[in-house]
Amino acid sequence: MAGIKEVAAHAGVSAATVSRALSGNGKVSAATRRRVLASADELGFVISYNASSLASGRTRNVGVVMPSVGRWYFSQVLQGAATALLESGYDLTLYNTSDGPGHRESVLTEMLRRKRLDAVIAVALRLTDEELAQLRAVDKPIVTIGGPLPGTPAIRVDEFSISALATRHLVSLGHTRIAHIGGGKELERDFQLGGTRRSGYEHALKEAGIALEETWVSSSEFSVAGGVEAGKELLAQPDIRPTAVFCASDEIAVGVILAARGLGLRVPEDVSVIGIDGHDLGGVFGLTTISQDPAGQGAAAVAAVLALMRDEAVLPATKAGFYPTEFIVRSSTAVPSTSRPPDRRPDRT
Amino acid sequence: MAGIKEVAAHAGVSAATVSRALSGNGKVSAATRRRVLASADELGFVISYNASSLASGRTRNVGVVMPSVGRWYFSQVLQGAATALLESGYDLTLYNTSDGPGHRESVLTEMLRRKRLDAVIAVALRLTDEELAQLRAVDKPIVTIGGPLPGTPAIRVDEFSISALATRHLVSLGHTRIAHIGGGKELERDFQLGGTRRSGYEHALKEAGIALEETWVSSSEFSVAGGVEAGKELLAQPDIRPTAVFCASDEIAVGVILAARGLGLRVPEDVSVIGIDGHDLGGVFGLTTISQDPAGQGAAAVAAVLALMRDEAVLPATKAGFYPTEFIVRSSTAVPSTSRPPDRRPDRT
DNA sequence: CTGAAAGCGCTTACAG
DNA sequence: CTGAAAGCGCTTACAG
Repeated sequence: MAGIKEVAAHAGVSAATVSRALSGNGKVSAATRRRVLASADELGFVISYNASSLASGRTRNVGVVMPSVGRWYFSQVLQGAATALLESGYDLTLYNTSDGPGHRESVLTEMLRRKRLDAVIAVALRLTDEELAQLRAVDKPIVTIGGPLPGTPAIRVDEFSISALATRHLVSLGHTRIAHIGGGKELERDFQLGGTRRSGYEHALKEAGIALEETWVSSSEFSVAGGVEAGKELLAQPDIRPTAVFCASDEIAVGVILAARGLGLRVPEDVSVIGIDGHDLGGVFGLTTISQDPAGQGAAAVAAVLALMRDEAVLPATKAGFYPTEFIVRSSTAVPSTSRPPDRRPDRT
Repeated sequence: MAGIKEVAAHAGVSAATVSRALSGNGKVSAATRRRVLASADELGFVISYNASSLASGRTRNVGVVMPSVGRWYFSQVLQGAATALLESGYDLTLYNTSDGPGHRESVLTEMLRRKRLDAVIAVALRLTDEELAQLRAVDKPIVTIGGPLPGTPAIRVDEFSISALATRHLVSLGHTRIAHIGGGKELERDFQLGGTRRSGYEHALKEAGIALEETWVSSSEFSVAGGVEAGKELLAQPDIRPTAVFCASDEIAVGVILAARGLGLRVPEDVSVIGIDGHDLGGVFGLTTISQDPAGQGAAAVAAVLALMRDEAVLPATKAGFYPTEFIVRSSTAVPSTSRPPDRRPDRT
C-alpha cells in the first residue's frame, strides 16, 4: 500500500524526486538516489502502473495479437515473445482473435486506443485497408510476424526461397515426381503462406525443367491428421505416385510419413518427405526440414518493437531482410529408389 | 482523442453522467443514456482504461501465470482462457514464468501489487509459503488450474480416479503385465501430476490383486520423443515385456506406440497403450485415452474468477468437485494376445 | 540537483 | 436522475 508519498517522506525528499530516482528520468544525486532506493525497498514500494501510465503516457505493456494460441506455430511465437518481453520488464497483453469475425475487427484498433499499450506485435494478421488506417492513426509501433501488413516492419522468413530450396533439395537427389501439399484455405486467409510456398515449389520445378503435375499439388490444414489424409490420397494411386513430397509444414509432413507407412511404403526408399518448420515431432520421425524457429521470431519482434519505442531505426536486417532459417537434413529424404513401386514387382530376370 | 469531456459537451451533460451512462453504474434516465451513447459513438470515444482503473480500482484485466506456453497442455489452457476472457470484455496479461527462477518468484506478487490486475489464474504453479502469503495479502481473486495452491479455488481433474480408471480398463481387458510411464521430475516440480497419477495406477493394480513390478514403472518428459525413448526401454526386453502400458500423457503414449512399431510389435495385439489428455495426435494413432479438455479448464477458470470478482460464491462444482473428463476408447487397447512374444515362436506341435 | 504544482482522464461520494 | 468537486497515484514542465 505504500505509495510514492510515503517513500518521499521516509527518504526526506519530494515525491518528484522519488519518481525521478526510481524511473531514472531526470537528474538525481547519487546520494539521494541511494536513500530513495533504500526507502522504497524498506517500505516495499511497488509502483502503480496505471497511475504511472496515465501521467506519462507510457505503459510498459505491449499487445500481441494472433488468430490462435493453441496451434503449434503460434504457441512457439508467443513463448518467444513472452520470454523476451518479461526480460525487458514489459507486460504482455494477449489478444486471441480466433473467435467471431465481429470481435476480430474491433480488437486491434480498440486495444491501442484504450491506451493500455505502447506497441503491438501482430502475428499472421490480415487487415482491411480501413483497419490498417485506424491502426496507423494511433501512431504506436507495430511489428508484424509472418503476415503482410504493408508498411510495417515485419519479421518473416523468405517463404519463396525456402520453398524453392526444399524443392531443389529433392530435385538434386534425382527426383522428378515431386508433389506438394500446401496449407488449406483457412491458412491462406490469415497467413499468405500457401501461395508463396507454392510458388517457390513451382519455380524450382520450372528451373529444373520439370513439368508441373496438377494432381500432385494438394492442400491440407496444418496438422498431422490433415497430412495423413492428404498423404493417403496422394500416395494411394501407384501409377501416378510421386517419389517425393514437399510439405508446407512439418505437421503435414509427419502426417505424410505416417500415411506412407500405413500404405506399406518406406520413407525415404519409396518416398522422400520434406517439411518446413522445425517442429519437435520432426526429430522423432527423422524428418528433413527447414527450421524457421518461431520462438526466435517472437523474440525478434520484441526486439524490433523495443527499438521502435526508443525511436531507433529498426535494424536493417529486420526491415528489409528475412528471418534466418536452417536447413536440417535428417533421414526422410534420399535418392529415389530405382525399383518400381512395390505393388508392381520387377520381373525376375 | 475524444475524451469523456468532449462527449459530455456534445451530449449536453456532465462528465459524471457520461461516466455513469457508459459504465452502467448509477442511475441515468433512458433518454440521457441514449444521447450519451450516441455522442460517444459519433465522436469515436474509447475509454482510457488507465484513467478508469486509477479512479475506480478496477482494471478489467486478469493475469494468467504459467510455466510455459509452448507446451501443448498450456497452450490449450491459454487458448480457452483467452477466448473466455475476450468474450467477457477482459484483457489478459500473460506471465510466462518459464525462465530463471529469479524471475519466477517476483512475478506473481509484483504483478498483483502493481495494481494492473483484478484477478489471477495460476496454472500448474507451486509457490513457497511466503509467496503464497504475499499473494493472499493482495486480496484479489485467485483461481488455480492443475496446481495445488492450498486454500484457493481450483480447476482440476481427478488425477487419482482417472489414473485408476485407465489402469482398470487394462485390467478388465485381461492384462496383468501393465506398465506405467509417468511424468519426469521437471513436471513433478510444477505440477503434482506424476505422483497422483502413479498412485491411481498402483491402487488399481492392488485392487486387482496384481503385484507391482518396479521395472515396469518409468518416467518421461511429456513429449512424443520422451515417450519413444521410454517406450523402447520398456518394450525392448522380451522376457519382462509388459502387455499394456498406461502413459501419463497422450504425447508419451504416442511415443510408446511409435516405439512399439519400431520394434515390430503390433498395437494393440502385442501391446495395449492408453494415455491421458485428449491430444489431437491421439486420433491419428487411434489412441485410447481419457480426455481432460484443457481449453475447457481454461474457460472454467475464467468463469470462476469472474464469479469471484462479482463476490458470488464459486460454483460448488468448481470448489469441491473435479473438472469432468471423458473416456475415449479407440483402437490402441484390446485383450492381450495369447500368443507369446514374436521373438519366441511357439513350438510347432 | 530539487521542489511545488498542475495535470493525466476517469469515478464516485456528496448534495441537490 | 444529475452536477460540482475531490481524488486515484504518479510524472513533468517550470522555477530555482
